[in-house]
Amino acid sequence: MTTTQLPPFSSATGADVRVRFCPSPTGTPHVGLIRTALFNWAYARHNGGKLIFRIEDTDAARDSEESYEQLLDGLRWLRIDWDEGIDVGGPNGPYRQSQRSDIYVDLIERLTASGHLYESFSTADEIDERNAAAGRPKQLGYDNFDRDLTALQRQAFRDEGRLPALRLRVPDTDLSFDDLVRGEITFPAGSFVDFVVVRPNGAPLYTFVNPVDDALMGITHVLRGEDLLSSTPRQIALYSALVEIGVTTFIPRFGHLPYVMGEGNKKLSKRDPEANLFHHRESGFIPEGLVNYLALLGWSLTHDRDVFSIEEMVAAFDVVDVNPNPARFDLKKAVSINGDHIRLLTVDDFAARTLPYLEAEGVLTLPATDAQLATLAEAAPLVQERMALLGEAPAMLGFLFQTADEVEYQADALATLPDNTGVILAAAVGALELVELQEFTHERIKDDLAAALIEGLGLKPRIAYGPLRVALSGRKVSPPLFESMQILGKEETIARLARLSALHAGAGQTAADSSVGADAGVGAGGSSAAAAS
RNA sequence: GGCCCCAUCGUUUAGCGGCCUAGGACGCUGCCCUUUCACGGCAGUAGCACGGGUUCGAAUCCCGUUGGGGUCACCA
Repeated sequence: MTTTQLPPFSSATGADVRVRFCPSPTGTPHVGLIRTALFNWAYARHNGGKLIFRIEDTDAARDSEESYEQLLDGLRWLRIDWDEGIDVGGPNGPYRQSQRSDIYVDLIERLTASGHLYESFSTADEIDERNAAAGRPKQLGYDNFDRDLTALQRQAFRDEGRLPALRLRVPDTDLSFDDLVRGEITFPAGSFVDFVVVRPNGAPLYTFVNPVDDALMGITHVLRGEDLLSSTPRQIALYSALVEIGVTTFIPRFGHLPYVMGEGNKKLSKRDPEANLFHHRESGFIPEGLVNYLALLGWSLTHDRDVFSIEEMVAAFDVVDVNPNPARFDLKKAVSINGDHIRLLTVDDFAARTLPYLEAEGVLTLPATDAQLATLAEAAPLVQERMALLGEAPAMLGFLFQTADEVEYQADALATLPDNTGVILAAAVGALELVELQEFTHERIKDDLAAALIEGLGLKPRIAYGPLRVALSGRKVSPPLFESMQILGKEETIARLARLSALHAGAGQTAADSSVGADAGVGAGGSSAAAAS
């Protein structure tokens, strides 16, 4: 089989590299789409080249302004910036295809005049019928029927009131290209047919505007999803036509990035919450963590480390190193990576980043008061290393911003209380009441509580401190106990111990046997709390 | 169905002919640390889909098989 003489592919390297990100604004940003943006961005930055951001809004029925805004929001959140395009402008604007109609009309005329585009009157039904009649498999699609229609025949169709679509005449030869991530790929002649580029109403399709804009904008490297792989020969054919009429001088290099998969063996669906970029932001991913994980979907920095900064990625990224096989989005691993990045934050930065999450859950007032901010600053170091998602902050820190009577006891926490909870709480209160206000520090609290509970009552730390934790936070798990007490202060700490003590006493009398009741009684007697029920 | 892509532990990834009795990470299991939970540390679990070649030597190269995926729109 012959191979047509193709125009040259781009030879750009370094600062000449021009890549683009060109989503259509439909729905919420998908993590796979963002991964594509990230790889394009990293490739541009690594080479010192340019990233062009263009919006492909040629489908009025599906495109939305809201989705457009979300795209910008998402990219900015992840700190993916661009050099030309939306908002920043550039020499090849406008960068929304819905505003480029004049450009397309002109090119359609020129390509038609040069014979690359021709009028096609065939309807889908007619194509099927002809295929059936010819014993040609219907899946083969269009049969290039209208290629050589005479002027007379075309006029006859027009006289019937029919309007033609415009198709591109593709070469009847094999078409090959060297994919940046997959290597040499050849499509045999006949596996791609003359395709529609302009609707009968004159509106150009994606098949036309995408390569045309890439050509006009000087794109040298097209890095996109694997789903576009099989349309590449058609696009190369269009490029050839554009070169012939002088619109550009080269064909870009192509690199087809692997899919991002969901559960099972299917592409991560747009409906799946894991696909939604903002779902992850809401749950508490930080940009550093999510970018790191997204980069791992098909690429790796080195053999022994997978936590890295975005700067490290840029320094090392090359699209030829991208793994061609599909990657599954593994939320657990993503969360783990995010936790590593959270730990890498300075304490102040960490505290500041939890703020929106605490405000959103009503843990803090909006805006937060100075006192709340001070408490947060004190507590941040205690929880930073035990959080993987910022969204865990409200549950983890909430009790520090409540008063004793607002603490809600979790059922599973209550269930852990031992029979002698009353004794423990009473002893704790007894010990803490003796501590001077200005000496109410976690070291002192630890020493005194250990003396009273571990040595005094002969309890194991696990048994002794469990009830205190529940009293303070209402939970089984909390930030370090003594430090939490220090933050809450003496009065508040004792009030909480007393409240649980009273509650436990009440519960013991109504529902438990006499031994529990006795223990609880001691606890109640050791405190001065009144409000229990 | 035609065409195209893909194939290393459960997942992700290192490996681009000898460094591999295959390395890291997540997950899982056990132990240590410890005021809970985490974090951290240590140990363990588990993989080159199959069959032919090429080669002194193959996870790495070639062919085939099988399995998965994509694409065949007047959507993008």
